[in-house]
Amino acid sequence: MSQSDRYFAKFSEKIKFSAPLSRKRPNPARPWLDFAAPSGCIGAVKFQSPKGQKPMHAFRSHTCADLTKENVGQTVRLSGWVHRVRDHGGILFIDLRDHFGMTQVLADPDSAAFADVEKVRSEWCIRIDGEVKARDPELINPRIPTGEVEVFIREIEVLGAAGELPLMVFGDQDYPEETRLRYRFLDLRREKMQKNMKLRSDVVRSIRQRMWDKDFNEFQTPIITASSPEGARDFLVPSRLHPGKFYALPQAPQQFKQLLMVSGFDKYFQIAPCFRDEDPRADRSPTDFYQLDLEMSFVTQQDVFDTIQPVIEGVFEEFGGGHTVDKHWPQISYKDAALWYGTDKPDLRNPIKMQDVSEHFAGSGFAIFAKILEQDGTQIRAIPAPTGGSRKFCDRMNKFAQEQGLPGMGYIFWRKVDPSGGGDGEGGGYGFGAAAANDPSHLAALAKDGIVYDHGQKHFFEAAGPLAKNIGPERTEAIRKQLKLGAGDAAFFLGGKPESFEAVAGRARTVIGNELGLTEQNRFAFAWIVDFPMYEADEESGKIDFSHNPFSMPQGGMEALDGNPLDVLGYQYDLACNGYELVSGAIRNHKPEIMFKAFGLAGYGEDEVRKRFGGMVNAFQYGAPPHGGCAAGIDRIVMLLADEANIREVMLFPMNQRAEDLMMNAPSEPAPDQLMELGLRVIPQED
RNA sequence: GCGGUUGUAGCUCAGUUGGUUAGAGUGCCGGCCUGUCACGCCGGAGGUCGCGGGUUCGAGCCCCGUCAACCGCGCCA
Repeated sequence: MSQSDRYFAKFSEKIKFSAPLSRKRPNPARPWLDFAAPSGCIGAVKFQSPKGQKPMHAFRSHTCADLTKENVGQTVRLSGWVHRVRDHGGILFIDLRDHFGMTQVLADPDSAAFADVEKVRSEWCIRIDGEVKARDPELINPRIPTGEVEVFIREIEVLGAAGELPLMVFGDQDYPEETRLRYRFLDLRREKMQKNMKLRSDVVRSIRQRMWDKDFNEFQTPIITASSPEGARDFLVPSRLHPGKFYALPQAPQQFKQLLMVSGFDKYFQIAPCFRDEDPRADRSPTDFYQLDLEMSFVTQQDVFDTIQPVIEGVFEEFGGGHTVDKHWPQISYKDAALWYGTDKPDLRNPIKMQDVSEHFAGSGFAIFAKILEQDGTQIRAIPAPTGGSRKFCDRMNKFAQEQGLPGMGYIFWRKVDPSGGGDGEGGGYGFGAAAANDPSHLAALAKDGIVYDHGQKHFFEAAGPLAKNIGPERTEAIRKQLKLGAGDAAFFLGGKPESFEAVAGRARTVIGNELGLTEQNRFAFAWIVDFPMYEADEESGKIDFSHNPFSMPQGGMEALDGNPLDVLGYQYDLACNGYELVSGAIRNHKPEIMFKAFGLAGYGEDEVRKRFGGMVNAFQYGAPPHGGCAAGIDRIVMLLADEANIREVMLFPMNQRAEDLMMNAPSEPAPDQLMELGLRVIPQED
């Protein structure tokens, strides 16, 4: 018995084939059809065929997308799933579906298989033999490529029957995600998921080709490795051979790819699985995800940008479904991104840019902001909202800020005012009520209060909102000019230490852009975010720690580390696209002495660094080349290309929000002997 | 750990101010139907209204607690 024979013997024992419903009747006209796949048989079985005709494959002669008018008159064999049954009593149609497409097959009482065909239900997996016939012109279905033909069933075999379905493959009804994940194999049969996964496969193929074309080497790095202290929580893997010790799954192949550069491979990439034990988000898988991981030797930051941009841009051009793909990728400093967009992953399709308007509030009549500005490190920032100039909208945004945990967002909005009629006089503004409008001095008052013409038109406008009243017309007008706003527009204001409100301001910017229709659709807008700070101080303890990647080269090298750590910038960069972080990378710190000093500032001694990153630090003492690289989130790229808001829509078998796999039942309790072997004992959880 | 939203038939949902026997579509089962392609028509089965407690003459609906799902915050070099 050969090795492969043994393999197949073992395999066929485990697979149970459902018995064909159809009884095999001899068919003198087409004797080759009488040979069905024997139960338990694996792979292609050749069938006896009439002279001059090719042997029929065990399962199919064509896919469900193949047949056209050219095939009319042929006897064919199709396998697939029953997508939809339409039973008219005397004639019965089945839409037979496989990965490639759909073919209408039918049976009437003239067919020997009719009784068996009547028994099939949605999602049964069947094989049929039959004759291809042209449809009459009025019966052609133009919506499917095979719509000009149909197959008359002569024989049917049930390859896999199905019970009542928890979710339907047919149609586009929404189902609870829990159901979809528990029955993922059914969910994945649905058209959208087939499309998304095919897209994912195509994207990965395209990325690989582009990287190979640039002379990158594709390598695989270990999956079972050492825990590293920085970053997210590790998934630990207990060691049987070393009881009490643990491996870890890599959060990224970070150290390995740097070691590959020290090893002289010059350019590396990998579609790498990454494992992080972190809580999920809509755009973040809770356990594992994939990155295009790459590293290059003898490069500057700009070299990395110039290498990866054509890859990403090309992939988005190729699969972006006609959306415009920005050619110019601005480089924005982390500091500016925080000020302008309130995030380090801005959506540049949204034209709103926030601004510092502190000077207009310092010493103003708006006591809350004036008081805030008396403290060090505080600012008042404005979010301009063109076309947002209604009290209803402003109140809604104020409520949004409150829901996000802030006291609220002050606002001013500007509206046109008819000099004869006045404003509506509603609360807070410094506009003019109906009474004032009847006053002959009304126009003069408007001018005196700094109310101006709208783009030269003789429309006065007034500023409304509680803030405007408090700070007075001059300051209000100065703000309006700085923000370049006019009648019908609004601006929102947030104050305090920027860290305390920046994130909410950023989210508000997104909501404003979407609600006012300012954010452009059908476009991929990219931006490099550069000059990330190397360190940050813990809010409570004030302890200095790495804010990003500890392996990044500090800008200015050794000397830069002598000053205030919080001022040190790294050669560290992200690529943002439409509000998502798509790529993150750095020029690495390949000099041990700078590395020790950098770690020292974060409180890690040389011994500690050697212990944690011994392999890499040691390697750097034997001629390490300058190098850098980045990693791009594959799942997020596919998510953007598939126009999905949830990363699970582009992953085959994702975990749910609690990091459980409902289909595979993971995580699960280990058997006692498994724990014993690993030298582990579970601490009972207190309830 | 915290906040928001949701939870009614296998599935998607409706359910009025708290008031008779909780409905529809779809799927499932049975019957009819020879040109449908979301086939159509007739009939049937199917419910711990997430769970527990409370208020009330009476709770799917109101109150408290709890569980689950999703979204967000913390977290994510």
